[in-house]
Amino acid sequence: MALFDYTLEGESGHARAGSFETAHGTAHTPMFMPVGTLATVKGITPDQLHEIGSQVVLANTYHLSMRPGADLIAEAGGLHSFMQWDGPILTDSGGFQIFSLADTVKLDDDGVNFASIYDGAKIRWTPEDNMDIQQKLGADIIMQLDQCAPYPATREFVERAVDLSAAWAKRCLAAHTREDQALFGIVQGGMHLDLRLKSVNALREIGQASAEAGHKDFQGFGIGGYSVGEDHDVMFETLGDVARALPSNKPRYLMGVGNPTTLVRAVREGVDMFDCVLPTRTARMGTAFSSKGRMNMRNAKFKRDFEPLDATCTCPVCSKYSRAYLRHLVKSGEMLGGILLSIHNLHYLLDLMRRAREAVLAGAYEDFYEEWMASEGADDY
RNA sequence: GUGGGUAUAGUUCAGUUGGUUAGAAUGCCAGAUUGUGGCUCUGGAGGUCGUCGGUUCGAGUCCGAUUAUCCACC
Repeated sequence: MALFDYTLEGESGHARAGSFETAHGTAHTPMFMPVGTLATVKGITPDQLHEIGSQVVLANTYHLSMRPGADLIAEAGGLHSFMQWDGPILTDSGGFQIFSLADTVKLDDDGVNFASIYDGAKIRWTPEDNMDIQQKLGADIIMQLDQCAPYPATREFVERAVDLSAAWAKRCLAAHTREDQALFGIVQGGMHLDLRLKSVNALREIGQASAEAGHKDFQGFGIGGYSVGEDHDVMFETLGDVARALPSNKPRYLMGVGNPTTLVRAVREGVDMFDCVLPTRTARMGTAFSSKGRMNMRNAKFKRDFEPLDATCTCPVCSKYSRAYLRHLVKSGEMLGGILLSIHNLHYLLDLMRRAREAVLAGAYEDFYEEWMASEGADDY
């Protein structure tokens, strides 16, 4: 089996279980990927990431290219060596950051001009520039440069983003050379099903034409442009059709989605991979995921609660620390509070996807789904 | 003991020549957070203005007494 070839190991309804090889180990789907934008999952060491069952870890091209710079990371031997994470890494292209962070973005057919949020430096990226940077960073999976339309946006705006993203997808694929890296195309199209399908078809054609010419194909697909402010149910009006329009022999990655119920629902629609800052960001602000829903650990009701965070949880935090102690840490602004809650929240999502995978392999995803939706915490998300 | 200062929200303080419902910061209570510019953001509760008395149409504000506390000097 060649690197990155996706093996479909089981199906249950539309839900899928599969795996693919990277140069840094096998990834099993469905899976959640912890986000480590600046080559670190904030507050968590690589050993701890392993301990809670992390597979792929994310890093961000936009941020790393400006600080400390792609050349420095290449000089360090690449991201794996630099951050001492020996598992798979995925770098987001930074397209999302360009459009969500910068206030002065100028697009043209050939590329994009924007100002660095770090020092205001004027930067220009073509798709080729972006591929060059991501190949220097050396992640196992890299994402095409794309344009993520905001929500709400006019249909015309979204369609232009679809067309531009497709044009850039083609150029990213042509510029992609490293054999030990997989390139994912990204589907755009906002909440319009026809534009989504147009985006999917464009990517499929681009990949096929490239492969027929003896070059690479996309080895997976990101589904971008969701979770940009719309109600959760709006995404599910189109997500299933979009996911299933993608090739069944490639992993499907719903970008930026991380609340537990949405993951369980999206797996049911045929999505394989997720990433999100939600578990770690909310952890730093004092929120914990649990089998009974979200818990705000700052709440006074935990002041004298010496029980573990979640009695059903097997994570290293729940096996040792009490709610009262965690509340104390969070209330005191101690960094250990955010660290411990991050470990717990990541474990929660990693474990949720591990259980989802088992359910698919057992051919019982619908039972798993219904059990989840009926559970105490489901409607809390 | 003498002289002077201070006393307003849990805390540190602001409050005009006396004038509507006495403010801020912080703390407290709660909510938010979705391809990470976030020690962040949004709400809420909380004060018989040390106490007693007086002046005045009206006192956190002026006067007297008293209590507490700080400083200086004996």
